[in-house]
Formats: sequence, C-alpha cells, structure tokens
Amino acid sequence: MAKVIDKRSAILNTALDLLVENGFHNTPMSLIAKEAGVSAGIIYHYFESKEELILELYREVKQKIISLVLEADFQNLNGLGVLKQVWLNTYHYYASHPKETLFLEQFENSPYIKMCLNEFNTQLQPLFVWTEAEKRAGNIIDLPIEVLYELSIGVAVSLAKQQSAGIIHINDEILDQVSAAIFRSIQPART
Amino acid sequence: MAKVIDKRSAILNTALDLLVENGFHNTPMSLIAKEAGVSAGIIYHYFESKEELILELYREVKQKIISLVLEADFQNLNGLGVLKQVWLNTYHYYASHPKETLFLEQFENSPYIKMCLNEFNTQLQPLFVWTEAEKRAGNIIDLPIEVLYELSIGVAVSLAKQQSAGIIHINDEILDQVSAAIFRSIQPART
Amino acid sequence: MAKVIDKRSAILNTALDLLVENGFHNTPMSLIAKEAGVSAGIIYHYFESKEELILELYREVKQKIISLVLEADFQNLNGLGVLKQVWLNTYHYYASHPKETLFLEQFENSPYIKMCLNEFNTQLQPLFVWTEAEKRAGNIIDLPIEVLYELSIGVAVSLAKQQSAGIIHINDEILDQVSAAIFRSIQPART
Amino acid sequence: MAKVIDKRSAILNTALDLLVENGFHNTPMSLIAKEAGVSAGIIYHYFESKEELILELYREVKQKIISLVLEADFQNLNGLGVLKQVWLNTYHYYASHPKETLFLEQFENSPYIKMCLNEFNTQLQPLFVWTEAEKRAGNIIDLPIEVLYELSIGVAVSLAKQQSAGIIHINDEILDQVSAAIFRSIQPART
DNA sequence: CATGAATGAGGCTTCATTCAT
DNA sequence: CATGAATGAAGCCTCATTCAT
Repeated sequence: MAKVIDKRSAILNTALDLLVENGFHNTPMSLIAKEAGVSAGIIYHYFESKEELILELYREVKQKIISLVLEADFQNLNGLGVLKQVWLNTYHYYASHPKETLFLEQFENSPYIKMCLNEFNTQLQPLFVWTEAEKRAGNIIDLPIEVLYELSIGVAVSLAKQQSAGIIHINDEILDQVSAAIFRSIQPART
Repeated sequence: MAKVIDKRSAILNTALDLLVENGFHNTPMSLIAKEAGVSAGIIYHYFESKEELILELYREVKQKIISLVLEADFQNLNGLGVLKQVWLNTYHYYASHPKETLFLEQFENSPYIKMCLNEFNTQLQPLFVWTEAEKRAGNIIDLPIEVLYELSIGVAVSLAKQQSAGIIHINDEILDQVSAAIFRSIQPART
Repeated sequence: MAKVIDKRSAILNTALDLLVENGFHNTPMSLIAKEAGVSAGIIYHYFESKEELILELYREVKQKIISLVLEADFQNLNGLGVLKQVWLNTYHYYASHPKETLFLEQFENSPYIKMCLNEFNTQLQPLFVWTEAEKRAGNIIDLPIEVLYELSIGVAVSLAKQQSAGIIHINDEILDQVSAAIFRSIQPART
Repeated sequence: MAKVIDKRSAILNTALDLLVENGFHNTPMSLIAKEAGVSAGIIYHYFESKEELILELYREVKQKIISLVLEADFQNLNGLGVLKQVWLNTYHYYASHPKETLFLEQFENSPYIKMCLNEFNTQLQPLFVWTEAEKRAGNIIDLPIEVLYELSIGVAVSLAKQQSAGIIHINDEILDQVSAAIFRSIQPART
C-alpha cells in the first residue's frame, strides 16, 4: 500500500519536473517512466492516459495550493485581515514553489484548462463570502469579486512568478510596500 | 510580390486561429496548410520550421501590441498621464483581441519563450524612463519598475483576459473605478 | 532474449537484401519493416536511425569478412603462405557472398564511409606485420603496404565481384593462374 | 547557342561537384540550380529528370575518360606497348581527376549502373582486339580478357583512387615499380 | 502488480517536378 | 527561354498505448 502511494507519487513528481522542463508535448510517457524508475506500462495502472495524468497532477497541485492559501483564521480575523493573510500565503507559496507555479501557468494557459474550469470554485467560496461581507461593510470598494481578485491575489501570483523566475528580487520591505499598495487600491479612497 | 505577402499572411492568420483553438501541439502543419488554403510544402518557403513559424507569429503579434500600447503623447502628458494612457491602451487592446491574447499567454508560458526573452525590452525603454522620472518626482511610490509594472499594466492584461474570455463583464464605469484603484495603489498615500 | 536477437537480425538481413537491390535511398524504412515482418516503429528500438542501421550493418558485414579472411595459420605458414591463404579466403568470401559484396562496394563508395574510416585497421595489423617482415626478408618487393594490398588482395576482391555478378566465370584452373600471376607480381623479379 | 552550352555545362559541372560531395540523394535539384546560378525550372529544359541528368553526367565523364585513356599509338606500338600506354593513361587520368573518379565509383556501385551497362564496350574493342592478338602471340598469359583487365587496368584505377584520396603517395619511382610488377604478372613466367 | 517490446497512426519535413508569369 | 513559387507524395521518426510474459 505504501509502495503504491510511493510509485504513484514518484510518477507525479517526475511528471511535474519533466513537464515544466520540456513542456507537455516534449515529455514522452516513456521518459516519465524512466526518470521515475518505473516501467512504461505501469503508469497506466495509476492513470488512464497521459491526459488524465496531467489533469490529476493539476488537481493535486491546485488542491494543495488552495488548502495552504486559505489557511487563515477566518474566525478571529476581520475580512480585510483574512484577505491580507491569504494574499501573503499566496505570494509565499508561489514564490517558494517555482515548478508548481510554472506548471500551473502552463496548464491554465493551455486547452487542457477547459476540462476542469471552475472545479475549485467551491473551495474558494469562504473567501468570496468574506469579501462580499467586507464590501457591504464599506471596507472594500464595490467591484465584482473577480476584479478584486485580480487586483489583489492576481498580483501576488504575478509577483511571485517573477520572483521565482529570478526576474526581480523582492525582499520583506518591498513586500510590505506592495501589500500596502494593494490594499490601498481596494479600499475606498479616504475623503 | 503582393501574393507572397498574402500567402505568408494567410498562413500566419490561420496559424493564430488554430494554435489558439487547439494548442501548439495539437495543430499539425498540414491542418494549418489546409485551412489557409495552401499546400503543406509551401509553408516551408516562408518559415524554416513549425517552431520558426510560431516564433515569427509571436514576434508579429507582440510587435503590434507594443506599438499600439505605447501610442501615447509622451510630449504633452506628464508621466502619470502617460501611464494612464498606456494602461488603457493595454486593456483595450487585449480585451478586443482575444485570440492574440490567448496566443501570447500560451506562448509566454511555454518553453518557447526562452528563445526570445527580452527581445522587446528596448521598445519598452521610453515607458520605463518616464516612470523612473515620476518616481524621482515623488508622484509614484519607490518600487522596482517590474513591481510597478505588475501592479498596473499587469492587472490591465489580467482583467482584459478575463473580460475577453467572458468570465467577467467590465463596463466603462468599472473600468474607471479599476483604473482609479490602480493609480491609488502606485501613488504615495496621502498623509 | 533470443527473440530480441532474432528480430534485430531479421531487420539487418532484410536491410541487406533491400539495400543491395534498391540502393540506400530507394529503400524506405517502412519497406524494411514490412519485409522483415515487423512494425515500422520497432526498428528504432534497435537502431537509432536509418543511418545507424546502415552503419551497423556495415560493421557486422565487415567484421565477419575480416574474421574469415584472416583465418590463416599465422604460426605455421611463412609470410607468403599467409598472404596466399588470405588472398584465397578473400576471393572465396566475396565470390560466394554477392549481396555482402555489393553492399560493401556501395557503402564504401558513399559519403557514409567517412563515418567509420579506419575503424577496422587494427584487425588488419597482423597481416601488415607479416607482410613487412617478408619485405625485409626480400620475399616481397619493397612497395608501400597499401600498394601491395591493391596488387594482391584488391585484385581478389575485384575478380570476386565480377564473378559473383556473373560477368566472368572463374574456375579453379583460372584461379590458380591468377593467383600465380599475382604472386609473380609482388615477388622480386628473378635475375 | 554558346550560352546554351554554357548553361548546360554549368549544370553538369555543378552537379559533379555536389553529387560527389553529398551523394546522389543528398543533392537536391534546387541546390544544383542555385550553385549553378540558374533557376530550378531550367534544368528540365536540358535534362528530362534528375536521373537523366545523372546518367548524362556519367556518360560524359566516362566518354572523356575512355577517349583519353585509349589515346595510344595503336599503329606503332606492339600490344604490350599499347597496354603499357593505356595503363599509364588510366592511372594519370584518375589520379588527377579525383571528383570524376569518386563520381564514377559512386555511380558504378549504385543501382543506376544497370541502366547503361556495356554502353561503352564497343569503344574498348580495339584494346581487346590487340590484347587477344598478344595472347595468341604468347606475350600475355592466356586468361579471360576481363581477368587480365582487372590484373592490369583495374589496379591502375584502384591505385589512382587511393592516391587522389590522399591515402597513399605514389611517386614516379613507385609507379615504375608497380607498372613493372603488373606486367610481370600478365606475362608468361620466364622459364 | 510489473515489465518493456511491439504496434501503427500521425507528425514534420524534403524535394522532384510543374506551370503561370 | 527563364523564373521560382507552388504542389503533394513520400520519407523518417516519435510516442501514446497495449499486451504477452
């Protein structure tokens, strides 16, 4: 049983490395098998097809990210506090997981994405709910949730990508400033 | 001569459609040829290989975007005005060119991108220069140019993508609000 | 394991037939596969490419010839005896292996040959050594080894080619006479 | 008219260079055209097909060689003298025309040769006739003409090939010795 | 469960030849 | 006569997937 999990994981981990390195279509199943130290045939015990393997990898990576990102104290933090926590979680996860980041980007910008659009929406509901509440309370400007998402979390992801790609170097001081800027943008302007 | 240009363009246009629709590796050259109404062989008169065709398409699309986006009155607008103009140009271009947008995303998140990294940096220099000037003048907060880019232009691109994908609907009013929010974020907080 | 060898051999044998019959470039891999009773793809398990297949075939054929040709009793024959034995071996091998002969000719007169020039020189060393010894002993005229080679072995090959091509018919009597003529030429003239 | 000849010759000369350099099947017609400074289409005014071009090149090269090689004073030289002259002519032509030599080898060892087998036999008749006469006169050993050919002319060709390939260096002294050896072999042994 | 040889459809690319200009 | 863009058949090779062992 442990072995099964190990082998399945070995395949997924190797796939992540290779898919990021070579792209989806320059990564033959046989190479994944070889690098994972398993036979080509056994992959088909764990995954129906290459497509299913990639989808599964996406689901696992995405699931893990969402779990970690949403690890905020929804009870004791007010909505803005929650959002700040989520924002930081997001940045830190992406910045410290370059392979996962690249994989997600590649996947979500490929035709594959059509197959699991909105699959994770429900898990993001709590965040959306809190955000709507804050909007009603006048703590956040009144824009569609998706727009607010891009203004805040979306920027965290973009910055983390650049950081982990080595294009920019973001230290804690800059992060504080950026975070402040973000929240300045989504809060109502002071009169 | 005109014919040559026509055929070359027909190939590029068809390629854009199909690559966006099916992805780079599910778009056979033979299909591009067929849809473009030319023979399979002729593509290789105009492009050395499939890879070169895609790279060329990227260069043309990217070049056009940069030209249009930078169409601002650098003489008569102050730096922030320039940035606002560029911001709007960016949003409008991406929002009204969904195929180009999807293609760029796909390309820039694929291993292909390594082949023309920084190829267009020089053209963006004017914008960077103006931004630096505004930073020194205290009109924009002091953050690395790449960070400021993500906070402003990056968001325009993200929103335009969502808009053209039909995920959200952004009307002029929302656009104004977003624009204001963006510029609130990158300007120094009022004391 | 036996099967692997069988299939690899089947491919090589079929390739020999077809390459000789049609020439290197009029022998598609697909035809080799078909005639060998295997799928097109499997050839690439055993050989990296068509070129590698041909090179490998050359190596195997050449290796076999050299082994058989050098099968002489280097211990109990004097140098001239050795050379006579080698001369006969050469003639008989080529005369009785028309396909191998044609293949070698085709290969060694094609640009491919550049890839394995001198690859078999070391194995011919013993013969060269004996010949040099005979030269010093005054039993063979003092000419460069390569020249002596053409005067003797080279002629055996040429004759065998003509014989196996059906252009001439060489019986044992003629062979004796030719052999004598050859050795008359490379021995010092009687004074 | 002169131009026509020029263009045809330009094509043949270029073809010779390229065919020798790259082999028959790695020499596209378009490359021949380009290197010859003509258009791809015009080749088909002078030659029906690629095959016909190669055959024609073969015929011209072969014809020239035969003419030059047979340039001996058949009237005033006895048979052996004729043969010696022909032998030297052969050696010198091949040794000083490496491209033609390589082309002939390549051609004559390819399936193409089937198309013009024996095409030049009639021109060699005089030589054969003289040789037969010498045989009857007891000046040359009684072996089939083709065998005698290989023992003498064939060796000249082989040596010239090696010489022009740079594998061996044959100076005049060596040439004399070889020539003597050759004729020692085809003359009856002195009793 | 595990292996990896085997399959064969399909992709990219080349190039002899044609033909409108 | 001359051009060279255009055609399209055919070749080499890859690789997702299967299956006998």
